[in-house]
Amino acid sequence: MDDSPQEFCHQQTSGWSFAATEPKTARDRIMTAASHLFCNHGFAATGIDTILSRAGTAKATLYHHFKSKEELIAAVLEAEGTTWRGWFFGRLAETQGPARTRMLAVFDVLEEWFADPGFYGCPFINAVAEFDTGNDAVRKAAEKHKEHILTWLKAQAIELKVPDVTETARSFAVLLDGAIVAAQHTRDPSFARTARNMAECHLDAVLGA
Amino acid sequence: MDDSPQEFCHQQTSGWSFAATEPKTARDRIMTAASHLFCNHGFAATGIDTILSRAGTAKATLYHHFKSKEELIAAVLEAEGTTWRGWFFGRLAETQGPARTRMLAVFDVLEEWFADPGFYGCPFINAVAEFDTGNDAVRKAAEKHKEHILTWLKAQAIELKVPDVTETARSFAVLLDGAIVAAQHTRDPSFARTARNMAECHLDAVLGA
DNA sequence: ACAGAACAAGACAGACCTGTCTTTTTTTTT
DNA sequence: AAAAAAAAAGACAGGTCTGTCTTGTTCTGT
Repeated sequence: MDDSPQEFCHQQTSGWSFAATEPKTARDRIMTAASHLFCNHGFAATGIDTILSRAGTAKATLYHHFKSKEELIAAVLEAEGTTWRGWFFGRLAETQGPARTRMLAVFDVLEEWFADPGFYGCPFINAVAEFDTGNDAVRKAAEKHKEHILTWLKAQAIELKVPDVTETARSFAVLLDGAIVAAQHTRDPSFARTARNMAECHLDAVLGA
Repeated sequence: MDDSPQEFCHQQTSGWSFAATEPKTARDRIMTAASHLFCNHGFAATGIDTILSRAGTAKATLYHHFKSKEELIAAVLEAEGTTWRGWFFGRLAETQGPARTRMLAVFDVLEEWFADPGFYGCPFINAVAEFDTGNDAVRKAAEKHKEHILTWLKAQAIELKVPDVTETARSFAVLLDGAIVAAQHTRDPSFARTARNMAECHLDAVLGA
């Protein structure tokens, strides 16, 4: 993995990563640097000094904008989630066709994400996995992120007139998480297609194809 | 979560956790203490001194048995994997009935695991999530663990005479990972049943029910 | 009983960590 | 242009981390 800042290394991602965002202010530089390092090396493993060095900012600047490392982590997670969902739902909005097509397109977009050389898994899954079992702050942030996704899925499921909207959304969520983890572990993007096949299978079953 | 050693707190798990194993030697005490702390608080977040304090051993003893923290982590992961698979496959072996029943029982056993108050997710998923993107040692350990599971799944799939054994095993693996992550995030064990329904759906589809 | 291994207890070194503070320079706002 | 905010640079404190080493005790196998 490349650790040079994107000013010098134009590794263009498709836009799912906040870390690849163009930073304007010093605060932005801190956020994108922290995002890159947290997501690639882990939260605990990344020290403040490493972030500062990458961002090219002074320590006082960081502690002027964030009162602690914990607050920086929370801000980075929030930004990563927002950027990712913007990209993800944007791609899905481009998809033409009925609700069923749009729902299944989820896994095509997923595969595109997996195939990116900079893919490091889902920051929320990684954060929940790393932090304490009792760390509710991080778990709640992850829950909020997934709630956004579930809301989208439910909207499509309603349009599709599936009998149990919640269960269909939950099923898709399991496939999402499973594909992400499998792809992260094996670096094989085709798990998205495996998940897609099961999603199709599920829709056929509940809609009585 | 309870941090008192199991000598004083008889929180009986079903046997999936190596950390709940009865330690005989000082080495055992170090391993079970480390396992509990690593899995509940994270690998980087757990210091050597914390492990020693919980194990009630001296520092020299730890470094006599393990040449570094990294080696201890590797040993703990290996032990966790072995114990978990022993429990998991043991439960499945108790299942009576045809291969299809046995395959679907995977998700019943999973739900039992999720429902345990001490459930902390899959140590391998958590380790891969926490460590560096480029940490191949941990990723390979996780791969080995999953290979064992895939082998079992493939054996059942062969007995079931599914058309594509590998794809069915991969599908189950995605459902496994997805259910684990969903249950870990929400603390809702019923995601095992959501996964089970999709597994049934997949088998029906490939076997032409 | 005796020799050697295993273990307890803890001091210690050197590195790294988070967070504070000071001083100087740059940028922005009024 | 003057005042105020933001940022750079880095010293510093206090804590924690891993890993080494010493000394003495307990256990174990022969």
